[in-house]
Amino acid sequence: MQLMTLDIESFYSKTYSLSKLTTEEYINGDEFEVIGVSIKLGDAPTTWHTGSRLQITNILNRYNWNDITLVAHNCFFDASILSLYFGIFPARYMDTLSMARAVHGISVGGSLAKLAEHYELGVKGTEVVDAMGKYRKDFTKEELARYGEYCINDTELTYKLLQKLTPHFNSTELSLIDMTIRMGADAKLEVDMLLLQAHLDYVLDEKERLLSTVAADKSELMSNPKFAKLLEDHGVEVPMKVSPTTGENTYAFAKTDDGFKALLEHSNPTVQALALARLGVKSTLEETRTIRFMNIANRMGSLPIPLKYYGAATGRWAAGSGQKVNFQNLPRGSILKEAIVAPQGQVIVGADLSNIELRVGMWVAGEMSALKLLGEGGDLYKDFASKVFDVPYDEVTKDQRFIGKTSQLSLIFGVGAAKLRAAVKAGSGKDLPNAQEIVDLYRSTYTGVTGLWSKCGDAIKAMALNSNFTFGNNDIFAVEGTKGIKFPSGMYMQYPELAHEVNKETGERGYKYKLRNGYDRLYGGKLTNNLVQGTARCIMSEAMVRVNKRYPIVLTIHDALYILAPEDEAQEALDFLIEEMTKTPLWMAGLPLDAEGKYGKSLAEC
DNA sequence: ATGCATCGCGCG
DNA sequence: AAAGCGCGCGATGCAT
Repeated sequence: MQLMTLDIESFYSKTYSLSKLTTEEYINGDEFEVIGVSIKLGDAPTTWHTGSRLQITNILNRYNWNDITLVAHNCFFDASILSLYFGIFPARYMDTLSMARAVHGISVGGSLAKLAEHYELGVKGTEVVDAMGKYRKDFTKEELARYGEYCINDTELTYKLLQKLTPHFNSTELSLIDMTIRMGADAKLEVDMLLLQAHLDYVLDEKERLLSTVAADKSELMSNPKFAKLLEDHGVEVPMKVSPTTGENTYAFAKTDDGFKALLEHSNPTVQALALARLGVKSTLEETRTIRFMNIANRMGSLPIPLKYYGAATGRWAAGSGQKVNFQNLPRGSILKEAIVAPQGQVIVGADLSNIELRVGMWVAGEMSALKLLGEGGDLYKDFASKVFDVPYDEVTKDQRFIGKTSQLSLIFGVGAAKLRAAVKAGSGKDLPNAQEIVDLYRSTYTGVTGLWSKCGDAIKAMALNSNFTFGNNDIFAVEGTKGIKFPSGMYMQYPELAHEVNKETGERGYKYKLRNGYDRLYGGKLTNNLVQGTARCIMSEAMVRVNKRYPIVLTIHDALYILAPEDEAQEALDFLIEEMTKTPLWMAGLPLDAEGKYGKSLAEC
């Protein structure tokens, strides 16, 4: 396989740029033009190529792309141009932006300029500033040559950056980057346009209908102050709450706020109608997402899935930022999921890892009896419910099991009584006055979990003091001072600027670390959550690499994986998917895994 | 006009 | 403080 580092320069203007448009909109748009491309094969000198679309196509077609690993900075962009504009699909993708994000988190910045500075690779040029609003024909010969020098320099910097970053990655992680870029740049899924059109009509009609039931216009329902005024006019006391962010008094208008829910059951039917209309009119997800899907499919016929490798600090994937469509939060039961379909002759096969965070958490905490029960196919939700309600395991009712489930999924991360009570109320409508007793019972039952919190507290201290320390079942986590905590993947959970702090006003002590915007606190329960999430991600990602050898992965949603398979091979593919997803990693011996899956024509069917 | 903070909400 | 956590997008309201 040949390594090709590449950088493509394309037309942009103040309004036509990647900061205004999604990558797909930009490349498929009417103003798109490739001005030139620089190419570096292996460690040979970089060459610059400019010319018409046909001329550049001819140059690119000289290469045997089946034998090329493509490297670029923000490879999603260059790879998308190659696929959408030139119909070229390299054998493998590498991306220095993805790599840098995983290695440096938020602390260096993702731009080539920042990274080049950090690694002292050289200076990124500024010629591109003069290219604003200029098509190829608008450049003089000298300007084009200078642009070429700039482009060559970027490619050289990218190649040097690759050398710096590669040592941080094992082959699994490199494969994950390849898969992630492929999901975005090599679109395989399609949409059911008729279904989307019908859905859009329905959503718009429904909004009209809701508006017609009230004597108010859209803006009065959408705006908080205007909606408050509307309520006052009807003699309703406006529900208020204290903002957890600012500590200020604010409107309790969220659909889960008790004050708002009371409006839906208000004695005055007009008030009920206003609250209901606000809910319906405020929700824009279905409408905007349907329109976007239709526009994308109209432009390109298929549906790319842009995701961000190592988007979360825990290593989980995130939605491709700036791509405007988040495929990781499509509403359950939405037509949107029905409208995402496999191409002719194929099916989507999907599976998800059953209560993976609970299993991983219990394993890390060394809760052997819980693991034993899980391994025998037992139900930990029922098990805890039987302790809470002091009833035999087999006599646990559905309602009791729900409380057991809510407890198991949250208390492991340090959730307190108030939030447990709220979660049970939200999920079942039932009040849980004895929530504190349940929390206490949990903490005295699972002493491995409370022990893990304590160890996590030690780990935080070790990071802040820049010392080394291993902990967790089988010493799975290695604290390496300020570098962070090493996952089994070899990647790190990082807490930039982690420091102990005493609040001058309240006297509270604790640790805090830097986020993208502002700071957050770090404590045992929270670190437990981060590590469990990151470890679950490691398990899933090892499965992804194995699965991808046989079937293309089209989407991952944390604990769920979706692949494409030939129609007549659907069941075989599902069996294979589940078999691979439930293989216990070598580094987590004794962890019982389980997965459930389905296949069908659309995402909704699996 | 444009950017930023906040809130709300969708998923896991 | 034995404190659930991780994301991104859209809309609003306010500041520039």
